[in-house]
Amino acid sequence: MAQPAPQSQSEMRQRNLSRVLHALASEGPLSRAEVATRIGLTRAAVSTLVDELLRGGLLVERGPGRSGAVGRPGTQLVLTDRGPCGVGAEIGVDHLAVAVMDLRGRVRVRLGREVRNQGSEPAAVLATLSGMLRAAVRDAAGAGLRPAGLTVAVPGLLARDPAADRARLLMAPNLGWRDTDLAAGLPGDLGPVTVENEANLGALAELWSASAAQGLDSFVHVSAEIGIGAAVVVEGRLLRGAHGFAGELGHVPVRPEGRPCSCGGRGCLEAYAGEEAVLRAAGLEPGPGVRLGALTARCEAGDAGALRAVRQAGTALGIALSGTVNLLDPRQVVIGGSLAMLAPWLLPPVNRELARRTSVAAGGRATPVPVTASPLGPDGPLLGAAGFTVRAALDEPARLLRA
Amino acid sequence: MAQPAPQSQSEMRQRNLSRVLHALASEGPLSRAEVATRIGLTRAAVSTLVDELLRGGLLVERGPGRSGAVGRPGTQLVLTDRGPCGVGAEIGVDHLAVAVMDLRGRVRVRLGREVRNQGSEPAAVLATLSGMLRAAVRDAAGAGLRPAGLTVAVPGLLARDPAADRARLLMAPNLGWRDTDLAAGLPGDLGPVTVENEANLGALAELWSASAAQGLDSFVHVSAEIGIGAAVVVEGRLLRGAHGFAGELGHVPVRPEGRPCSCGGRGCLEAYAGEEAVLRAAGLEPGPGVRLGALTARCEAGDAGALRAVRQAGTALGIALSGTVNLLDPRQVVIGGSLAMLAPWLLPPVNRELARRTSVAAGGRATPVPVTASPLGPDGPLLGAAGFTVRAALDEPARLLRA
DNA sequence: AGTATTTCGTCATGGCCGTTAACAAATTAG
DNA sequence: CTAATTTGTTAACGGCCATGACGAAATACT
Repeated sequence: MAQPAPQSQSEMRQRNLSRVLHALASEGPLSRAEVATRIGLTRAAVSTLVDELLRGGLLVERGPGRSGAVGRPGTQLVLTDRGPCGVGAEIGVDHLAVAVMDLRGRVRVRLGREVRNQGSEPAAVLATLSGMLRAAVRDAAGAGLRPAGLTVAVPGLLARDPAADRARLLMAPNLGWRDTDLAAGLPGDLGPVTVENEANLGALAELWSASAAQGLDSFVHVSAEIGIGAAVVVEGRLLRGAHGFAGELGHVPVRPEGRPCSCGGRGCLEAYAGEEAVLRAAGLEPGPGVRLGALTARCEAGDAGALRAVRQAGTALGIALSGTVNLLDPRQVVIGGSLAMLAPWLLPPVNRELARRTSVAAGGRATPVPVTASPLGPDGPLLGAAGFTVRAALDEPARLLRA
Repeated sequence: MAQPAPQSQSEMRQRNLSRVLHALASEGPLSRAEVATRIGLTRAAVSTLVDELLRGGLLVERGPGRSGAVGRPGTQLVLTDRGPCGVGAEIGVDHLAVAVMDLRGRVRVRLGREVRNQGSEPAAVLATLSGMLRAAVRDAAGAGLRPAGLTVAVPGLLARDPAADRARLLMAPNLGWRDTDLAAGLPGDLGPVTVENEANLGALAELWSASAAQGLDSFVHVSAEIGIGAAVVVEGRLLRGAHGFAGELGHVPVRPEGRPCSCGGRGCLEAYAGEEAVLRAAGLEPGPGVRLGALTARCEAGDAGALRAVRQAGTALGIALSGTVNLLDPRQVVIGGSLAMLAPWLLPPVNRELARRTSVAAGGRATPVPVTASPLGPDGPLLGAAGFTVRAALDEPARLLRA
């Protein structure tokens, strides 16, 4: 019958344990005293928290830290690289991938395989993926890591069902799957299974990798694996929408009475900047294997048709993003996934449209929103999937301590 | 200086006090036992919390509640209607208004005055408003109410300055004001002064009035006092944007190469559905006194030009909202402010565009997002301003108990 | 070299807070 | 009129963090 109601009492303790872990995750090794000042507790309180985490095996002590300053040097604390780990998987149109990440956020095991999943039976693909997962987890076990959960990135729409606590895949147009329970076909002994949209996970990967460095916690992340998706991150939280369908940038109107779109509307961004539309505009016939990578090659070679196609896509994307920026006032726009490869040719027209159309949202400032390409590129979704479990573990240390 | 650091200790207590107040605010009179089950604490704990709130004068006991069920009937608790109150004010283009709201959310005093504020000196307007505020607070004092804070709704952009904890008005195009410190010209003895955009406050009023009834906590609220503003509410929180400029729906592109807009862009929604554009399209010359109300009258009279103008505006609004809905997947779209008066003629074309263009965001469902007119109409910003202080008081009972 | 100073981590004490369990009060069911 | 049920209060208990003091380990000064 689940837990006997979490006492508001111990919740405070749990939150403080979690705050210690997050402090160590984001700011390298710290002493107890440094943690105390970071999170606003006393040294005594932090001592007991750290003791509990050390006993639970989530933290390890290093030798006395390099001092340089006067006073007794503190003993450095770091997250363990041997305890619980996050397992992430990615189901792409033409590949499968698995990654195991430790609590420090480092990828420790990684497997990839080229597979044409388009039109395959879900059960067969999941069986292959399960084999890869088992191999990866075996490798991880050799390094002292035990899985704390599995997160799978898929290119499709998910329905979050609050009753069963796992999400069903509603449809994945590029795979040709619809209404599938992915969790049922995956190993259940790796901890709780989460299925999530790959664009969302890519954005979260960006959030977690960036927030370590700068304090970027509100941005729009654009990717183009399936159609064109935008994940919106506000104050460090992913905006999912009332039904979980937020982020459909691909169907924002950019030429209201323009080309018909597969969705039934007219002039959607996807009809101008979607993978298929861009490839055709560049004179390439979309098909298995012919994807944005091929277009990147032509752009690098200076192919005039390819350059023009990308320029037009950039203009359309810039129009859609202008609306987005006016509406949401994000701190930054990040282009991720395989679109990131096209950034050198895509960004100029995008920036031009944004400069024209967002002066009011900028409050009269001269500088419009910065648009950058994600440094993670196509790795985002996989890293986000593995990181998802790691973050969940840091958020709820209780689960890990009991084990 | 300030407080000697709030102990994580007493924070829990404060949150629980606040949870008791919120339970009573949203679900009428409740007994201690009912509150306990609502917020997940034991009866004993709630008893001590309620005692503290009773002693502080924020709650009052009614007689034993009507039972009907077996067992000893509980004593009904309600928020006081005599203690602290929220003071709200609105600075409009052609009016000033003040409202005093008690903790139960009822408006107890209300003053309004027709004034042409366009182009007036801020100091003069603030002096008039201050007089109205003093009169309203005097009336409220007669009913046993003492102000716990003042919130002012203004039609303009605000810069939130974290250093000074009050916001400056950056610019209010319809008033002709720019870079003004409004708080400095208002009475300081009514508690903390907050200045906020009127569209945001209108959305919050909608949130608070709706959340009492249904559980609507994620929606887009459109209003058209200055340009066209959209406030986005997600999970009960207002999305402000990285620089506080979120919600500029008016400059979302709807005809990318269409009419030039005052912002320097082309084809912005405002150029098609803004007050000025719509009035002109209907053959009315915009000017002092000639506003959307005049247009509503013509529509009611069946004026063909007015109807056509509103229909075209609705189409443009529908295109912009299609993008918004695809991006954010809100549970509902609410048309507020004076646009609400035009709803009978505005909604059909809006719904038509949404139906055409948001099928994917609906996940294939047949029903598109519901679009409704706010029942609050033009009162939204004023009610939101007064409610803002009330909510702040319920969130931080400590401040009120000390007094 | 030796002492003072500074900072770190721990310990004992105390206060606050919510839970548990028991009980009196007030009402309905039979 | 008694049994059952629910409410609200009280006392004992345990958990958690703050406070203050202390030993430990480094640097700074004489």
